[in-house]
Amino acid sequence: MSAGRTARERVRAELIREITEIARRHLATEGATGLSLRAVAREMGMVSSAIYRYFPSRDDLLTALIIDGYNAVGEAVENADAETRADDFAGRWLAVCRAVREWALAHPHEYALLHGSPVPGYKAPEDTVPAAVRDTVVLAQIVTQAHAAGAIEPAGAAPAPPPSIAADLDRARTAVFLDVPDDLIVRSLTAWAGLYGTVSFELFGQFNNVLEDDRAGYFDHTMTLLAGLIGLRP
Amino acid sequence: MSAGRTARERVRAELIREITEIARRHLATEGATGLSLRAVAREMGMVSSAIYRYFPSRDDLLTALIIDGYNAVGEAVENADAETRADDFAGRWLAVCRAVREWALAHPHEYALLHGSPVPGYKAPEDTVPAAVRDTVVLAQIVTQAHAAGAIEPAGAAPAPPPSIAADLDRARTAVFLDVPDDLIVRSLTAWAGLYGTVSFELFGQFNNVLEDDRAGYFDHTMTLLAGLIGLRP
DNA sequence: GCGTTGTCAAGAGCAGTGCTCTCGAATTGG
DNA sequence: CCAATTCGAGAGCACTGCTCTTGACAACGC
Repeated sequence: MSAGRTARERVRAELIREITEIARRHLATEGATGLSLRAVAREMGMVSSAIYRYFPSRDDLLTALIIDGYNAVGEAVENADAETRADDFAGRWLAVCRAVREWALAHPHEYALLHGSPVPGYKAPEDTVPAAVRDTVVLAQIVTQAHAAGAIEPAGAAPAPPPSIAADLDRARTAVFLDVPDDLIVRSLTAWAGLYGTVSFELFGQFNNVLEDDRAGYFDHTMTLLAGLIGLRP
Repeated sequence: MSAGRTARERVRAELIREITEIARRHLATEGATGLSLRAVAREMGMVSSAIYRYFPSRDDLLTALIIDGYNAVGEAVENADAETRADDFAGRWLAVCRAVREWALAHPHEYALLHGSPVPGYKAPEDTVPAAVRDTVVLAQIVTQAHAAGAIEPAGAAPAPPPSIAADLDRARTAVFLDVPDDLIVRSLTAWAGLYGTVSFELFGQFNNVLEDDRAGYFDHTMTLLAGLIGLRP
């Protein structure tokens, strides 16, 4: 982004940045419902109504934070993927899974904002989409490259996906899963849902009183199982 | 529960019932954050402070609704399981999965309350646990009986669970997974997380712009894949 | 250089929330 | 019948998101 031309524009951009920064800190400590415009304004030495010059409503502030969150986890995932040997596809999958889990544990409230209950009358605007799919794009790259390299175990006796979702899968294929067969796309999405289901279970307390000793070890092991579901050779 | 002896106790129980009923209706239409004690009181022709005679705080009302929700989905799952031939283990698994998804689609806000973001300063009291595990118990029964009947596909080349979680798995085994080997317990939990991950993805909008045509068909197919992960023969 | 125009912070105010406290009335158990 | 308990009502506190008006300031065109 180019530096704002006029002084007004520059100070405006700086204030927006400062607001989101304070709001993100409040979000991290109080959670989404505890985020209050008045509290943010108070911390900035502003009066509450002034905030509305920069964010027309509380939901707009939340949208900004959601986009930030998607970008943060997307970046973590991209870095984890880039730091693994490109031809170690199973290793890249595990690294990506760990990155998601670690980011979620470090930012539980932001994770809840992204993958928990939707905010009440809130509908995600279209401009969250590019940020929201960064992590999925990385998964698709791993699978696509593994498939191209012939590193995917052939599917077992699993039935073929029903023809009723062929159009959906075509769309996914042209978007990110280039040349990947239907069956492999579905297996990847299933493993993907398994990853987020596992992280959500751990974060939202479903594993309490069940898994207590070594959740990281359990997580690694189940993600390896899901790698097997995709067909990634270890 | 025995009928209250005195008239006071009877009317009190009835009022508690009525409050939770109205609150559940508000929850279904407005969502958790839109549930207001004052609105419930207003609809009952009461003054807001009177509600506090029956629920000491808003969180206590939510707790009651959470328990109700867990019982509702637990009952749906138990019924779906009971209506399938007992020796059709893969069929029972699929029926259970469908029951969870259909209940979630029919009661999205209540599902979000159970499996979405935890309510802000809210910590689930211990007395939610028995209701919360009803569905898991059904899964464990299916797997346990399938294992006892020799209807479980032997594990492939998957690695064994790490010894660091052996104690956790022992606890799960004595609780619900009687005589089930470690490996199978972990595969079941992974499939379980995959089920809820898939339902949450669909409900919370992660599948928007991706899966549009036949989500039920996609769901059935991925649940069949997860049945294969557990090792349930079709 | 000087108005005009648009932007801004501030304040007051509205409608709503969870929750507490007090007070008088009703119901209960002895 | 009377004391103890329980209850609904009302007022009130501190807080929220949001709107509207007012007066000051900066940017731009002439």
